[in-house]
Amino acid sequence: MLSQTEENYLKALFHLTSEKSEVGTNELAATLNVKPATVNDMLKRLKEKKLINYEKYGKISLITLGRKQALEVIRKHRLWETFLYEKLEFTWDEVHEVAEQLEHIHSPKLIEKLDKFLNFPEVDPHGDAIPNSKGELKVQVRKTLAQVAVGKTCKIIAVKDNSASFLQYVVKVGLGLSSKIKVISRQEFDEITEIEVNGKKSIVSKKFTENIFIA
Amino acid sequence: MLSQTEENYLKALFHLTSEKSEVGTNELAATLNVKPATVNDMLKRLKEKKLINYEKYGKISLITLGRKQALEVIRKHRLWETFLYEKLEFTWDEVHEVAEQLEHIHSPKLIEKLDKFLNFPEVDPHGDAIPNSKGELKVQVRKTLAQVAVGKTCKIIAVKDNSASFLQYVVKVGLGLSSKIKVISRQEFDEITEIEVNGKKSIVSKKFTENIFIA
DNA sequence: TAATATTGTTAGACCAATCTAACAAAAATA
DNA sequence: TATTTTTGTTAGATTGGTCTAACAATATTA
Repeated sequence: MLSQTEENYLKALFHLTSEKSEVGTNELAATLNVKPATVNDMLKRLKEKKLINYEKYGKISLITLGRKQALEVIRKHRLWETFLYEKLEFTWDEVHEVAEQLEHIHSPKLIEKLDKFLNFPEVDPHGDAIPNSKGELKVQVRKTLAQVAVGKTCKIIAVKDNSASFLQYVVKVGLGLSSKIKVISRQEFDEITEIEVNGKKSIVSKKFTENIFIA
Repeated sequence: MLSQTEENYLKALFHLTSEKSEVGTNELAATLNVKPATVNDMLKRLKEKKLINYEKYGKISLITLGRKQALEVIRKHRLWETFLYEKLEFTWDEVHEVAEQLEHIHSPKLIEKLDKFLNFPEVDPHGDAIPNSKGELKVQVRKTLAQVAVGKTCKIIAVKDNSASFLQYVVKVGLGLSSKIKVISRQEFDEITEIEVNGKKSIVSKKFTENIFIA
């Protein structure tokens, strides 16, 4: 059985490789709040356990078993987030931290029962797809708010960044899951967009709009 | 913050001292599935952290902070058991093992929300009292099936032993929480009791009857 | 291409939690 | 009381996960 630490490395690898396809020791170290040397040691252990491919100075990639384990952890994380949000009335920005702990509970039965209790949800409270029990994950091709033309209205379905600070800002602007957003104007030079949510206007950065997924 | 291991030592100490008031290194080691030497090391650490009183070759006892921490873990354990039993349809004998993991999740908010979600239960699925958020535990003076006179009928309210093997046997005999039991006869010499549950007769040992709490 | 900067690796150390093997104290018993 | 058994302690080793400091490989740029 994998340790919590090992599970966290696999999860981070899964997320980083699925958006960039080239992950380095430094980057991994930064996301795990650990030093590159520590990552290096762990990569050797994960290779030893046949969870990843890795050669000195070469590129890092998950292999079958590692990928499966990563998806299992992500499944658990997202199901717990859904539970916290829907049943225990946690807010959008609070669920992540607790789910980081709950995702490491080992009990296949627990997770299947939880899935059923939640009525087999397809997405978590941030709009991210929940892998099924076979470790299959629906590929989501999603547009961001940055791609919406001026004057158009759209609906928020997910956020890219799950950090509490970002989510709290999102809430402050008046947004929640399924909120409607109208793009009022956009200043290309300043990379700034004016939006309207429930009659409330706000000015947001390019970074912000790139972190909002819309339908 | 305490480690899971430290929490487990405190919990075991709480349980052992509350039924015997004299706990030794060996006994503690046996319940924690660890060697006496390991316990000895840990006792020093717990003393260092001001969680227990302990002198070389002397007796071991929890002090204020340690007791509080132990009760917090027990509270979490029993709330999670209640959740698993009532919401996720786990059986009596399955809840313990998973709760052993869940009890170590750190999040005061989570546990208060869970308590509310479960409608502030007073006892867990084994009939044990759940400590409140201030760490207060109702003292339960409970009679066992061994003390019930021949011919009398009583109601099961809890079990002393929470091991899966015992609970599975309990279920096999036809018992569940709140089941009614009639004591048909008792052989003092053989220390055997004949009981009847829902019309089904069974012969059980003294050990068995001493592990069944009744109203 | 040589110098510099970035990125990755290794060696050696530390801490928590465990072990085994040897030893010491206390309790039970002959 | 002397011997034996039980119980508890210590010393030294191991493992996983981390660190710092030094070094090596690769990439960038003057």
